[in-house]
Amino acid sequence: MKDINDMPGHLVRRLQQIAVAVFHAQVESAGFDLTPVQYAALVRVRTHPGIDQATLAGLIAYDRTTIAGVVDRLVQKGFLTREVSGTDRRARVLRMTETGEAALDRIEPAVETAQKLILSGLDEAEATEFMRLLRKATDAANDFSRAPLRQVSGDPGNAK
Amino acid sequence: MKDINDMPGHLVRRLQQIAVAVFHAQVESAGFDLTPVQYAALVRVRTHPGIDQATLAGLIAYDRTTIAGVVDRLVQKGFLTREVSGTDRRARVLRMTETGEAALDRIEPAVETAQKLILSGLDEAEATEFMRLLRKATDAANDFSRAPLRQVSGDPGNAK
DNA sequence: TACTGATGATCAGCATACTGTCAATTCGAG
DNA sequence: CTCGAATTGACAGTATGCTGATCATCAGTA
Repeated sequence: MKDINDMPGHLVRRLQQIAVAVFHAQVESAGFDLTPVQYAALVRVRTHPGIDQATLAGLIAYDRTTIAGVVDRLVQKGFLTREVSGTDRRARVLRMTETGEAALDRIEPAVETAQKLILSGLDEAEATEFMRLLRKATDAANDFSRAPLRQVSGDPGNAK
Repeated sequence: MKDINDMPGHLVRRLQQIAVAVFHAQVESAGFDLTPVQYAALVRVRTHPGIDQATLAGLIAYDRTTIAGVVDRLVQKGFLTREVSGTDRRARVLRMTETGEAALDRIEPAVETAQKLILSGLDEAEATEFMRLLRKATDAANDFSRAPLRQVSGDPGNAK
């Protein structure tokens, strides 16, 4: 390993940096100002209405602390509501607003475009293989980070 | 694309998150407190003594603004020196200190280990292919980010 | 030489992400 | 049922990374 350009860590960071830039550009041209994390959180709250912050963090593999700030900003934008759970007063229950639903519908095409652009250097077969390897690598190393992916029991998660 | 887990952007972020965590753990167990960016900067300053901050930023594909803070912390740790260039008074010239050299030598094995751990879910052939695709994708999308990789003229860069 | 555009560095500001710590609350073992 | 462990959310602190702006300096040209 003579060079940092031969290191997976460095290249992965590079691609992630590119992915964020592309995401921003696409979403902005759709008329919205939403970060990748905010988008992931929105999508998950829509599929899991009434989810609490800690469970949401596990589903998208983010740290609890980070999610608090993300949710703050989504509430501020009027895309989410957050209220104390009736069954567990520690937990804050998250739900999408009408505004959030509408925004997500309009943002989704931009996000699709962004995903294609990120791998625009690869042909279709390469992209498929790349995704398979990405999934395999992240699955195997899931517990190396403080914020591992945690499936909810009964949740299909990554299954097709 | 039914799910965020099928999106390259999401998976790349995940792997990057894992890579940073693994890097931290390994470097810490070697007795140092250095981030991936700081490491990349150190390596590049060693191979390019007397480099200025903007060129350094281009070589490791970071934003100029980000590098300023990184260099600040490396100077504070005593790993780098920063002084005004004699030929261009706008530029700050960077050089490694003895301390920095010594630290880098001791950190390198930990970084090697980290790189292996990041792809520990893949066998050797898969890892090689994954790296090839990573490089291809990042090369193609290089200019999508504000901080593209910029080779110095006459610099071998990524060549073997 | 004076002007213009490009470049290097810095600053303010925003949004991740992490560690570590804490308080409030819930839950399970005895 | 009670007490200790676990969980949820929050806060402080640090380090990336980005955008947009400003300032000093340099280089090429009229």
